[in-house]
Amino acid sequence: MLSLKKYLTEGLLQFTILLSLIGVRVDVDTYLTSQLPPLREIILGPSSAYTQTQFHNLRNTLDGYGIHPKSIDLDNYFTARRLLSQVRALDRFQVPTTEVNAWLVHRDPEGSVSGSQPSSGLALESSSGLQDVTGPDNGVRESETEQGFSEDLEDLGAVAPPVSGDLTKEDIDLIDILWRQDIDLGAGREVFDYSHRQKEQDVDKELRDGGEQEDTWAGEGAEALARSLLVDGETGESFPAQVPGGEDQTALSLEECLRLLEATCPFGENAEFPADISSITEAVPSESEPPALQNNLLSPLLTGTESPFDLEQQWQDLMSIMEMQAMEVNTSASEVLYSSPPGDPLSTNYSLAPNTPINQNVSLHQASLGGCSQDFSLFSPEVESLPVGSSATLLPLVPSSSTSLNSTFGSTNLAGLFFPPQLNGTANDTTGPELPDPLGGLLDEAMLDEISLMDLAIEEGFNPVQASQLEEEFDSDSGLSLDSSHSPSSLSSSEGSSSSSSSSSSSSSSSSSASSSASSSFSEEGAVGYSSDSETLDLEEAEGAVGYQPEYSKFCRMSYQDPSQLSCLPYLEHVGHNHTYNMAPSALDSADLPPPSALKKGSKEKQADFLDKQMSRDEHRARAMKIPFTNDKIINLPVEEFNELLSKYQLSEAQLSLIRDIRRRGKNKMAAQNCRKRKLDTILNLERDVEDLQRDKARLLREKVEFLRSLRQMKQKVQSLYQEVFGRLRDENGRPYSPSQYALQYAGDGSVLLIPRTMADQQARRQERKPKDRRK
DNA sequence: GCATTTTGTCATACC
DNA sequence: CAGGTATGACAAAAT
Repeated sequence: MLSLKKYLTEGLLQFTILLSLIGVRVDVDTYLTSQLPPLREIILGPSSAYTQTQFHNLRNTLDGYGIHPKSIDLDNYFTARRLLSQVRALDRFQVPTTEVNAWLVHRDPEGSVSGSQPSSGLALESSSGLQDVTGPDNGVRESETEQGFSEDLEDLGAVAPPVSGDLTKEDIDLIDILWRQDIDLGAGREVFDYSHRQKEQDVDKELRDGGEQEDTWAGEGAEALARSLLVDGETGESFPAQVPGGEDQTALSLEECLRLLEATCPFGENAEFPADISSITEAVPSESEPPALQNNLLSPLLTGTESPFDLEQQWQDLMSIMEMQAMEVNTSASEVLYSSPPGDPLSTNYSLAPNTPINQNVSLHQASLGGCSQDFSLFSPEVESLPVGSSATLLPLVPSSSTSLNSTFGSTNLAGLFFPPQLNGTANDTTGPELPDPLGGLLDEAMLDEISLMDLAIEEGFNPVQASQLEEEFDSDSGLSLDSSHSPSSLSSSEGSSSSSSSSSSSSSSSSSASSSASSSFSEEGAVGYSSDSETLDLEEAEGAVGYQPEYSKFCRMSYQDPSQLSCLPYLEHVGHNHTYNMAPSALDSADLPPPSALKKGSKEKQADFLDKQMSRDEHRARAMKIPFTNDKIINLPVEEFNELLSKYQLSEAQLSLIRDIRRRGKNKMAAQNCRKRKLDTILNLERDVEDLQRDKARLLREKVEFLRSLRQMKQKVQSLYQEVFGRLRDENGRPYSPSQYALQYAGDGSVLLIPRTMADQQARRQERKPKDRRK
């Protein structure tokens, strides 16, 4: 069993990741909804239902990105979500080839497999230099992600090798099913968690019988997956298809799988999705890009991160990365971004991102650098200085003080006239080494922002579309597990009914044995209108309803002193199936309880033991004080009924006091639980808000870059027009005006005047002062 | 046995 | 005012 689990988590899921990497849609959600109870039990082990730990783990990992409201392992959770979202991003074909390549590149130096697997055809010819860049000082979260993936890839390598298929079809199917089940159980997440998996491995190692051959298993599983998922590639769905063929397909090599996948999967723009570096290089020139430039672009990417990146290249990288992002969001947006005509002086001058294919290139580049954040952290100084270079190229005439003919005349003035004066002012006044050009400054800022944006984007596996989808899923999730919606108002309202929404939704979604049996007695109990939580407590209530017996109190006292003794009471076994207060049962209920069979399997003593331990202190106290009704009633009954109940019995002062304490504590307990859930919910909502804001920021930045680009184009055009007009002007003697002495100026009414340069300078200075003051 | 997380409880404020 | 909820703080229990 355990070894099976190991194989599932290690091999199959990793292969799934691999498939995702190459674009096969692996819809985990499909598997999430389909539950295969026995297998779950196999994987989790029969005792999983009895320990809170696993229960929490289950909840946390159930769907790969779910989270138990009470388990605020946010870091893990976010990491897992990030990873999963990235994987999901892959399955939607929106994955930039970069990432795929990046991971594969990372893979190589780790020693092993993918690099040494020619058949996989996935290993890029990553140089060791590339690997170095993947170094330690990543951004915090990026490094997490990267490492997570690289680690996964490390294991992925173990899956990659083409397998010598010995397994029967049944085996494969079983593995397939188990694998799905594993995903159901959240292994998808755990697999990503390297340490976790490592731990698991350690445990499993002890129990493994050792006879099995892991690689074969994993490989077979991978194959099975590949085959089943091939079908998915056609349909776009990822449910594991029944393997139509027989052993022939079992022998399907990974390479063949990949080829098939390439053939079957609609890659859209990336139809020529490169399975290896050669295909990349082949694919790239096929686009509109001139081969020479391609080579230029590619060579540094492929050969590694040789330090001397020239500014151009960085600029290209940056732009293409941004384009990549834009493509992720909206292909049309990217088109707009790079809609500049081929002959556009801008793009030629600055080697701005060429029209299309650079995406792949830069993707590759990015990949080889092992993450954007690193790229930029590494080269940030250059990036900062980049605008200088670009602006210098952009406006070679910037130093206005010099009237040298070298600088194209008038451009400065024109810029000053054409652009807001403060911009020109910065250009003129701070002509120093820093930011001679206003646009440069803007661009600089933009790029720095963009850099951080890149970090964010990468760190979040950012893709607005995916993010929104993820958001939806997330919403539904939180709706399930957390009994509150986003808005505080609805939140409070839902909780007003004593956590009814949470428990009801959860119990309805995952009806467990407990709740089913509970509901019947619940109806008998007639605890009308009191929260659905109480239905899980019914057994205790039933017990209470039966009446209170002296002998019982004895036992209870015993059990209170020594809980273990309770276990030997046969009729108590089923009693107090859930002695905890409201929330706990609901949580248990909603959690992935193993199928009823598992519960039955569990030894009854164990169960009683467990249940006894589950008894709260107040319950023990209540029994000790011979309180004739259940804590459940004490706590959950409405005041009137509660008082009625109290009046029915002759209770001592101590008993009454205890009852009131129990009620108070019970209420407070629920309140605390609600409070915590709410807190967690708030955090999650905030996180979502942050994501939204990050998306907005990214979008705005892209727009900004876009605007700047068009601005630059216009500037360029105006400049050329200016030159043309100015060059044609002749004075009374038929001689051209000296650009050092005259300048063209636009008047407010649209007319153009030729004025002496001194005047123009003065005007420009005058105009630039105002906005500067306004700035301050 | 320790560190961390979860859960229960209390005190208090507020409704 | 009583009853209930919300929440910070603390400690016990669980992991």
